[in-house]
Amino acid sequence: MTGQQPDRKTAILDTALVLFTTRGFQGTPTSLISREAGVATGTLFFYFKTKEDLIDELYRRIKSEAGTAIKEGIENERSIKEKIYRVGKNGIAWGLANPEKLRFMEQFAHSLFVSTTAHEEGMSHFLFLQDLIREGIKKGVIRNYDPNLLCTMLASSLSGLLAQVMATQGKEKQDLLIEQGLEFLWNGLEAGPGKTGAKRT
Amino acid sequence: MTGQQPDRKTAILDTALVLFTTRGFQGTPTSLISREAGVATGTLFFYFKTKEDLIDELYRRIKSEAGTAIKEGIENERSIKEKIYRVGKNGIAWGLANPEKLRFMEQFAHSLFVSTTAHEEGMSHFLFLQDLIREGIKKGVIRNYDPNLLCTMLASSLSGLLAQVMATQGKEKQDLLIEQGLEFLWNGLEAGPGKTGAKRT
Amino acid sequence: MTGQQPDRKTAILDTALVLFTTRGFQGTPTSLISREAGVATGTLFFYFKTKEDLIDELYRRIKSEAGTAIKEGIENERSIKEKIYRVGKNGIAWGLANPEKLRFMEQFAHSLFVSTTAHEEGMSHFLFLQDLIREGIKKGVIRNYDPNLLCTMLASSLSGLLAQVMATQGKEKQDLLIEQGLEFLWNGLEAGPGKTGAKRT
Amino acid sequence: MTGQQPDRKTAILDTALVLFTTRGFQGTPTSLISREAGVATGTLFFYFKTKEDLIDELYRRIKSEAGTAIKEGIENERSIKEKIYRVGKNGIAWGLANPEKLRFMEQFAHSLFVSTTAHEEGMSHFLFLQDLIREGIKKGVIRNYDPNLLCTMLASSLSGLLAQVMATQGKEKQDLLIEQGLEFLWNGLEAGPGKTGAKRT
DNA sequence: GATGAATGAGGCTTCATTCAT
DNA sequence: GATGAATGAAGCCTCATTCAT
Repeated sequence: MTGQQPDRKTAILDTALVLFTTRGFQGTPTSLISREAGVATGTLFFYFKTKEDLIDELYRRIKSEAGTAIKEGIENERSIKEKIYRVGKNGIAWGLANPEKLRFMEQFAHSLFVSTTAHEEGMSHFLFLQDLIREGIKKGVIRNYDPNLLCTMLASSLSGLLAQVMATQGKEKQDLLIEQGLEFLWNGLEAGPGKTGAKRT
Repeated sequence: MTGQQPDRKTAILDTALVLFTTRGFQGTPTSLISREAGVATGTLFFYFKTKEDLIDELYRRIKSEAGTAIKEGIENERSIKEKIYRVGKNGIAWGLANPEKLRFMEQFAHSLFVSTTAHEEGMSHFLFLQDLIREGIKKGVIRNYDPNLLCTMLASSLSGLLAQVMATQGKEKQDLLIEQGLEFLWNGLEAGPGKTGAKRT
Repeated sequence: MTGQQPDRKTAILDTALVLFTTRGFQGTPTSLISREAGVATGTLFFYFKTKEDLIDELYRRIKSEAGTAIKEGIENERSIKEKIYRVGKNGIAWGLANPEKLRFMEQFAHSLFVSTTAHEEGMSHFLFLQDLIREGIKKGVIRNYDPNLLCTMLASSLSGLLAQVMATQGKEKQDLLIEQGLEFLWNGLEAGPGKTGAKRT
Repeated sequence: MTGQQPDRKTAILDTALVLFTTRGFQGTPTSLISREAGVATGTLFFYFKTKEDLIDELYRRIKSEAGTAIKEGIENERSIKEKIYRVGKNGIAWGLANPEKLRFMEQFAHSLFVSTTAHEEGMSHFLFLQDLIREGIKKGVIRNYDPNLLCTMLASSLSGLLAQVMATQGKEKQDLLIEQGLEFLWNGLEAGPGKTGAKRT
C-alpha cells in the first residue's frame, strides 16, 4: 500500500502512448486515457497539470529513450563507417522493437502540441551524430559537405529505410533491406576517390 | 460572368491551407476558416460535407499539384541521372515556391485526419519514380536493390534536403546545399564499379 | 408545358405526408422534402410561405378528406344505430385505405406544430356527430348523457378499434374485430331498458 | 448527507417534463432544460448521454408511475366490474392529479423520439388489464370478444373520458361525467343477456 | 414560375479542468 | 493521494429561408 503498485503515473503514460498514436492527440480525450489506465479523471490531472504536459513528458521520455538506444555501443566500434552502421542498426532495431513509440515520434515530430522546449530537449539526444560526422569529415572518410546537411539527410533517409523495413514481413527480407539501405546511406556520405565535395563559394 | 467572381470554394481551400499549417487541423475551428475566407458558416458546409472532407480535398489537390510539378520536364532529360536530378531540383523548387503547401504535406502525410483513399490517391502521383528507378536498375546505372526501398529512401532524403535548404538563407548557400544534397542522393543510388548490390545473408 | 404536369404543389404535399409520418415534423428538413419531391429548395417556399404553412395545409386537407369520407352515405341510413355503424365502418375503411394519412392525424392531433386555427377547422368536419348523438338522445335510443362526452368517447374508442384492426392481418379477422368493436361502441351508447342515465345534479 | 441535496438528476427530469409538454421535444433545447433546472450544460449530459436518453427515462418513469397508480387497490375489489371501475377511477384520479405527466404520455405515446424498447417497457405495466379482461370473459361477465380488442378499446375510451373530465370545471360536474363515462365503458364490455359475442361472418 | 447557392442563428454534444469529499 | 460529479466554453454541423439569376 505504499506505492509499489503498478504506479499510476506510468499507467497513464503507457495508456496515453497507445491512444495518442491510434487516435491522435486531440482525438484522445483525457477522460478516455484515465478510464483505460484505470484511474479517476482527477488523478490524471494530479500527475500532469495539463494535457499538454502529459504529451510533453511522453515526448521527452521517448526521445530520450530513442537517443540512448541509438548510441548504444558506438564507442566499441573502430571506424567511422562502423559507428555510422551501428547507429543505423540501433535505430532500426529500436524502431522494430518499439513500433508504438516510433509512430509516436513520427506523428509528433512536427506537432504543434509538443512544446518548443520539449522539441529542443528532444533534439539534444542526437547531437552526437553531428560530432560523428564532423570527425569523419576531418578524417577524410566523409565528404566535406555541410555537416548539418549530412546529418539531416542521414536521419531522414534512415527513417525512410526504417519505414520500409517495418512494412516488410520476414526477418530475411528485412535484413536484406537493412543491408541495402545502410549501403545507400554510406555511399551518400562516403568521400569517394577524387571527390572532395562540390564546394565553390 | 462565368467564374471570375471570388469563387467561395477556392477562398475556403486557400484559407484552410494557411490555417491548418499554422494551427493544425483540430486547432482550426471551421468557424475560423469561414470567417477568414469571408463566407458564412453554412457555406463551408455547402461545399464540404464535413471538416474532414475539406482536408481531404486539400490534400488531394496539393499532392496532385506537387506530383505534376515534380515530373515537369523529365522527358527532356537524357540520362537516368539527369532525370533524377531534374526530379530533385523540381521538388526543391516547388517546395521553395510553395512553403505552405509543403508544410501541409509534411504535417498531414501520416495524419489520421486524411482518409485512406486520399492517401492512396496521393501516392499515385509519384509512381513514375518507381518506373524511373527500375529503368535505371535495368540499364545498370542504379544499384540492383529493392526498387521500393530506393524509391522511399530517395523521397525521404530529398525531403530532408529540402528541409535543410528551406532553413537556409541566401540563394548561393541554398544552391550549394542542393548540389551537395543531390550528390548524396545520387551516390546512394548509383551502381558503383564492382558493386552489383544484392547481398544475401 | 402549361401546368398539367403532376403539379409541383401536390408533389410537395404528397412527399411531405410520407416524410412527416415517417420522421416527424422537425425530423424532416424542407430540403429533404423538396429533393424527394423533385423540385428545387426555393420552389417549396414559393408554394408555402413557411414550413408550418405546409403542415397546416396538409392537416387541413387530410382532416377535411377524413371528415367527408366518414359521413359518406349516412343520409341513406334509417336508424340512429345504423347511422352510427355507418360512421364507424366509414372511418375504419378510410383508415385502412389511407394508413399514412391516419398516422399523420394520430401524430399531429395534439401537435404544437399545427396552428390553432387549423386544429379548429379540422374539428368542424366532425360536428355532425354531435348532432347525430343529440338526435339519438332525443329519440331515446341513446343514453341521456352529456353529448360531448359521448361524442368524445365514441371517437376515442373508434380510434382504438381502428388501431387494433390495422394491427391485424387477414380480412376475416379484421371483419370480426370490426363487428365486435362496433358492438362495444353501440352498447356504450345505447339507452338500455330501465337505464335513463345516472343524472343527479 | 446522503441525497437530500437538491439532486440534479431529478431537477433535470422535472424541468424536462414541463418543458417537453409545453413546447414539444424538438422545441425544447437542451440548453433551456439545463438553465431552467439550474445546472450546467454539461451536467445534463453527464446524467443522460443523449437528449433522447433523457426523454426515454422520463417516459419509462412516468409510464411506470401511471401503471402503479392505476392498479392501486384492485386486489381489494370483489367483482370484475368493481375492479374495472377501480382501474377507471384510479386512472382518472391520477390524470387529474398529474396533468403534466398525462399530457406527456399523450404527446409521446406515438412519438418517434421515444425508443421502441421504452415503448415496450411502458406497455408492460398495463398487461394486468388483459388478465383482468380474460378472467371476466371466463366468468361470463365480459363479452367473449378478442381480449386484445377489449383492452385497447377500454384504454382508448378511458383516455377519451379523462380528456373530457379534465376539460370540465367543478368537482360535481366532473363526478357526473366519470359516472357516465364508466358506465359507457362497462356497457361496452359487459356480457348482456343472450349475447355471447363471437359472431363470424 | 423555378432554381440552388448562400446565409447565419442555433442546436447537440464534447471535454479539459476543478474541487469538495 | 484519489475520486468523480460538476462545470461551461467551444466545436461541428443543420436547416429554414432568401434572392439573384
